[in-house]
Amino acid sequence: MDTAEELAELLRVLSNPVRLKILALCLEERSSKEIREILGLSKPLFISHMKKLLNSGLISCKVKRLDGKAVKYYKTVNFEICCSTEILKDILEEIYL
Amino acid sequence: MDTAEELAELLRVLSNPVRLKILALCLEERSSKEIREILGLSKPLFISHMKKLLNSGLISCKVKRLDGKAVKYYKTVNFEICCSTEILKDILEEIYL
DNA sequence: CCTATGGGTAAATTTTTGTTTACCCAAATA
DNA sequence: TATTTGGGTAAACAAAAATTTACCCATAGG
Repeated sequence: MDTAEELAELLRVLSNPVRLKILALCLEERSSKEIREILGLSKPLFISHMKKLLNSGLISCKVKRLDGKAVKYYKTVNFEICCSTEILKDILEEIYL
Repeated sequence: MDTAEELAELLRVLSNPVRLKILALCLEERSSKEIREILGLSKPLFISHMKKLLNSGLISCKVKRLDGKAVKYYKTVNFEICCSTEILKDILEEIYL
């Protein structure tokens, strides 16, 4: 059961082109470096977007050791988030609770 | 066919609790006054949110004359906007175009 | 030791949203 | 005429997001 606030927050995470592209790239597991290079993102910017995706559970992270270095790999979780007139009915009830 | 930018823009319109509530209230046709009173919105704020909803085509507007005054009525359009791993495949192609 | 790479953070800045305040116009009505 | 009601705008302000700059730590390799 979604409140308007919860649904809005999830949609907000998805409502950014950079994050959508990160999610698309991570349909297959990818390293930070790959993602950053393909999308041309600075390190702090990449991390900031990634935090939002991780917090919302849309992406998962795995650490692998390569040459003694801890390298992070990301993979988009299987999801389907819909906003429809059907779902608005729940929000309507919430207004009158 | 959605680009990341187009999809993000539509999701951005939906990613606000006030706008979700307006959409929910307008599952049945309602006047500006009703909406504003129920949600406690100032006139300019209401108009600003409504512009975004109208521009994105999520809501429709009809003008009725009452006592010589032009009163606006809104109704949420039937819609279903999904963001899923399936849709991300289109965005992935876009990245490599 | 120095430099490169991988993973960070904190703070400042810019840009975008959301919201309020102060106005305007037209029509009805007391 | 004055006031109310419906619809509206422009500009200021506040708050949140996106982005950059400047740093930090650890490890590997020249």
